[in-house]
Amino acid sequence: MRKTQARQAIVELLAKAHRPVTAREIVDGIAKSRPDINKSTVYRFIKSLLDTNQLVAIPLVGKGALYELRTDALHHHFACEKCQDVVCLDGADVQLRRMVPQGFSVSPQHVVLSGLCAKCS
Amino acid sequence: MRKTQARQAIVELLAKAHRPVTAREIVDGIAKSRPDINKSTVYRFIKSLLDTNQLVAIPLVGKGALYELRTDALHHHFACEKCQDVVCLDGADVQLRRMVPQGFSVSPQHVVLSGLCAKCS
DNA sequence: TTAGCTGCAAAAGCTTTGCTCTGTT
DNA sequence: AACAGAGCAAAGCTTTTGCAGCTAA
Repeated sequence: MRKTQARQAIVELLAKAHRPVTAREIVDGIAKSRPDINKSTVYRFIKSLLDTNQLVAIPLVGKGALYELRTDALHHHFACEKCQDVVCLDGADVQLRRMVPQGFSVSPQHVVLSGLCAKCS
Repeated sequence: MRKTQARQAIVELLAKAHRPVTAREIVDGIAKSRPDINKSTVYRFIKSLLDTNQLVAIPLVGKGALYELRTDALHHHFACEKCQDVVCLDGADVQLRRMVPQGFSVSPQHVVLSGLCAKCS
């Protein structure tokens, strides 16, 4: 995989976001900061990152998926329905695994809960 | 909300599915059994059911969301990746709500975990 | 009767793809 | 020099919308 200007810009945007972002946010963000980079290139690279497991896709209702660079620890997210903010749920994976009966094993997967955050409640 | 032929057909399809289905499956299913019902009507009714909380949306990666009619009790599911069996996770909702920080409220939503069941582990 | 629904067709997203040219290695 | 990658434009899909005509209540 070659290290091109476009790819560096996209990875940088993902890293600087510090939160999961939509495909649209990536495309728009790049379009704004680097108008010379085509959206096809962005979409192609997102797909490429997903195929190589460097990007994690977090399914959301209504607005496609959120993406974030893969980190070591599996963590889950909470999306506020009012302010649209997305926060990480620390320790949630342990609790998630407690939800299944004895003997069951849970595959690594991202779960996104939604509702109202403390500020919006 | 009026009880029309189109709406009855759509609700019937959802009820008979006995599993969460994609928007596409609904649209295609209706198109096949009731070619006289327009897809706009289907989409509009899906949105209407969602707005009135009669339909539960289950976000999925890659292929949009899955929908199922809301039942009395909010329950979650576990899908075995090997034997394809789907079981209800009793009490899972309580644990799900423990996953969020103080002050956060979780909206009623359907979570599907996957992995291996006790038999297949 | 009449407001809510529906069909139709067109528009509006968002994402993908074919092709050619460019920039990395 | 090779060839993966990028740009551009057009196509492809799913979903939404405007509007005129229906139909359930």
